[in-house]
Amino acid sequence: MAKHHQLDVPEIPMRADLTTQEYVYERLRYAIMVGAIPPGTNLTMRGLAEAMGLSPTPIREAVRRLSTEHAIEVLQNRRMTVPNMSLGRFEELLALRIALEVHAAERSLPYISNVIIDEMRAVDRQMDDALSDNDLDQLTILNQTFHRTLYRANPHQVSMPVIESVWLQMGPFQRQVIENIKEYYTVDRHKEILDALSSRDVAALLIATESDIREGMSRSARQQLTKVPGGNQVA
Amino acid sequence: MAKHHQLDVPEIPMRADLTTQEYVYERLRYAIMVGAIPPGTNLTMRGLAEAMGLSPTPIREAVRRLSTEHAIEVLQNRRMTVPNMSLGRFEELLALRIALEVHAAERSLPYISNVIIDEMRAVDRQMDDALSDNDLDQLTILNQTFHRTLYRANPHQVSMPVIESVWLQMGPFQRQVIENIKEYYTVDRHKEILDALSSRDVAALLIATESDIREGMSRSARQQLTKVPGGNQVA
DNA sequence: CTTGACAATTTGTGATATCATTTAATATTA
DNA sequence: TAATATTAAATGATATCACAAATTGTCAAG
Repeated sequence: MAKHHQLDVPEIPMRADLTTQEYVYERLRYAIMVGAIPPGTNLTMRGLAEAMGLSPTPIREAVRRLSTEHAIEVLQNRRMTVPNMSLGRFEELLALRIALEVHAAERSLPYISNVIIDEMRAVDRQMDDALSDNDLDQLTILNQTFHRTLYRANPHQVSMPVIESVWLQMGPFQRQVIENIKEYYTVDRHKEILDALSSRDVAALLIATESDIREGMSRSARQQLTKVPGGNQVA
Repeated sequence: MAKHHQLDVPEIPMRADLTTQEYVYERLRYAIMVGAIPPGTNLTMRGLAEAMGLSPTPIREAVRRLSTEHAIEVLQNRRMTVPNMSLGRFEELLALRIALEVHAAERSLPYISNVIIDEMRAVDRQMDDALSDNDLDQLTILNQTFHRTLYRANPHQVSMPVIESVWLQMGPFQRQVIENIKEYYTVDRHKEILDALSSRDVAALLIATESDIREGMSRSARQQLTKVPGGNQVA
């Protein structure tokens, strides 16, 4: 006898070095990021536990972590959902993402080596492949890997976790944006970022970073959100 | 028979609307913020549970949340500490804090009303009182309240949680800085912030915000850190 | 006095049980 | 039929239990 409508959380490979709680965290994070748990979905601890075949204990811990990152919203009734996007929240997240990533890029530049640039080029090539294969989930992940490789060049990294949190909050939405492949591909500014890194040109790097983020998300996303001015509220 | 050296986590008032887990989170957060759990302290789940007279379950959930905010570091052996500060990390945190708060202040300005300015003035006056009473914990909290009141004027707030996380990471250190009362008081730029808000002067607001943060933390903190170039590593 | 092996203890982790609260379902009444 | 009261089921929260891994303490050998 099936539950109301059993939640499907995409499986990810279980590594031996992960505790169950960490595995659940990674799995839920991935599910939210690629939009497998659409905003507004009603989540329960026990439902998630059942969906993954685990006890509620590690589920709770993972969910608590995600709620701290605002990837899961805990309502007053103690019910939980993936937060809905509104135009206002989207614009704030976009502005915050730009501020953070421009900042992180600038502070990484002094630590950039050719090794890192080559790594980023390799990731960029993988993105072309993922695009050919039409693998949108992979494209999302690789796009993040591209940026992450840059920001982590800074050895005293403290902004990366914050940026990851913002990515996660925009995640379910970004996925929808990426589905508009042609437009997404057109506005990809990775080449400009790589060129700016090669020439160690701060100003160009900041402009390219901001453009990549803004143009990558702005157009189709805002178009989608402005359709319903108040946002996608569920009632 | 007493444990090795029983951990003392300052009590905070238990409100009826808090779950045990939330109470533990608030209490640990406060303890870290005011430096009651000095960096490097070896923490255990069961030790914390015993120190608060609770079962390990809610402790674990709260600790997981704090580790996600990087207020508690989970080591590879699954041992836990409050992270030590190093000069490199400190400078990254300071730069991130400035980037974030300048950003948040700018995006709050359009929503600033006289009511909010008056609120901030009131908090500033309370800080004078706390200073007279030599209540440094209260001074730390009020300083945060001052800034929080500004940033939360923006109704679609998304940067506040991020800023809180950075505060928490600098917390144990900021506290040591504030103990240098005279110097701290001298560099307080709250009046400039209030003036900039009253005149709706963006440029002045950003300058005042950056100055308040940088001067408030920079001098004595860096002095302290440069003493031990590698940071306060425990061995 | 130092080093290394081994036992005892402590600890993190995850599952389970219990209880209060909330939600859903059913029955009852207007 | 619609609204409300009543009952049943599901859920979140916390404590406890069981187990494996890690740590600490002890002691003998060098």
